[in-house]
Amino acid sequence: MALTPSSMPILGMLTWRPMAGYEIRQEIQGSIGNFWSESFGQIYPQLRTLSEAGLIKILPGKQSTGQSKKTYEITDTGRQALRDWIAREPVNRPPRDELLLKVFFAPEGDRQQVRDHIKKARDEAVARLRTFQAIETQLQTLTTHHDKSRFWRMTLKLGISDAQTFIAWCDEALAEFRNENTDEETEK
Amino acid sequence: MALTPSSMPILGMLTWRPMAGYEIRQEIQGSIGNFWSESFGQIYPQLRTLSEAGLIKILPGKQSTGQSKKTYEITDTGRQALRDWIAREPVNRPPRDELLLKVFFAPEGDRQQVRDHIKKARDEAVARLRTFQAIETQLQTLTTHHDKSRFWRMTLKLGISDAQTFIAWCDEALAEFRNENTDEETEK
DNA sequence: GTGTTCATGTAACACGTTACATGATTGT
DNA sequence: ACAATCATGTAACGTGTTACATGAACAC
Repeated sequence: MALTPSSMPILGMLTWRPMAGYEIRQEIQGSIGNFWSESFGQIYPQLRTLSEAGLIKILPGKQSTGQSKKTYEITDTGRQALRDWIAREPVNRPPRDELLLKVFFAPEGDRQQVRDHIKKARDEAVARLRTFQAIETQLQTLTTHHDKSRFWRMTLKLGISDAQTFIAWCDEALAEFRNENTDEETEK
Repeated sequence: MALTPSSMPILGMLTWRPMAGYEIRQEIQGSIGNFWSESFGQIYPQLRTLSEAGLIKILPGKQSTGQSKKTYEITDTGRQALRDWIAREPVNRPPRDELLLKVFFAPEGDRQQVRDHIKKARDEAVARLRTFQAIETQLQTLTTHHDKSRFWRMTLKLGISDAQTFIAWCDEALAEFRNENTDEETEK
């Protein structure tokens, strides 16, 4: 298998400290879960690939027999591969937002249900916002302000702003929906 | 082939008027291109599938011989399928933002290059914003305020807010990067 | 000893993009 | 006549998710 974008957060996490696949995933969820996700079906095959490519290696320990916990360590080659990837222009695949698509085509469906979709999305955004703010507070209370937390805070800030923007939009949109039959500038 | 999420914008566009595949794609780009995209490799096979499933049908015209332009029309079954889909909860696949990932792991790479990535993304957002605002103006000048333009405007508004939020974040982030060596609260 | 969480891995599938091949239509 | 754009389609590939199977370690 080849190196996919999925390998980058793996390499990145391993610059923090040696970790096992399971651990890597937890760290991903807890820090960049905001804007990135990895499934096990992606992580484990990639760990093998990265290993074979010499970008990471298994930390020698007691095990190695069959499938017990394996701890991986990043190699110098791996660090360089990560640096190279960071230098390359980010490619982002085209967006696909089902909620907005449903809003857009709301006239063809049940408006009440579209409204409910927005309400639910709003609730989720509120929950997300709270989580982000909690993490932000935690990061701020760290006495040592090293790079890691600095850039982490930057990505968090966008998450927070996005959530706030979205919540505000939901409120506006919900108000529009309420005006449904009030607003009588009828069509054509 | 089965019905994929890709079929929904196709059905949606066909509620506007009968169209050919090529046309559908243009309309998608020009209206929901903001938050959705379709490639031809997706559209043409789906048109066949939708046709076979009876959700759309070819408008009888001169052609039908081989591959010349085919115009499709949505059927009642198709409208119902669209309604049903709108009613279902939107599922959004996990986000993946390479720019943020690069920002997050900036300490492991070349900061200057990450800065450049942000600058470029900012420029693109500014361009996007202008496009959205132009479309918004156009929509507002329409004398008839029917549902279509109303919901369209709603989705546009989120695009605009998102772009503005993102641009503001870029500015903040770029300022942070400038403080790189000015800010002397050193690490650990 | 039983349930939960930790831990690894595979196989089947879904979905979407890219690149390619082909030809019709229209403008100059 | 030539180029550009309109127009349709297929095949190969990349990438990711889900579901499944399996077992170790730990808490109670």
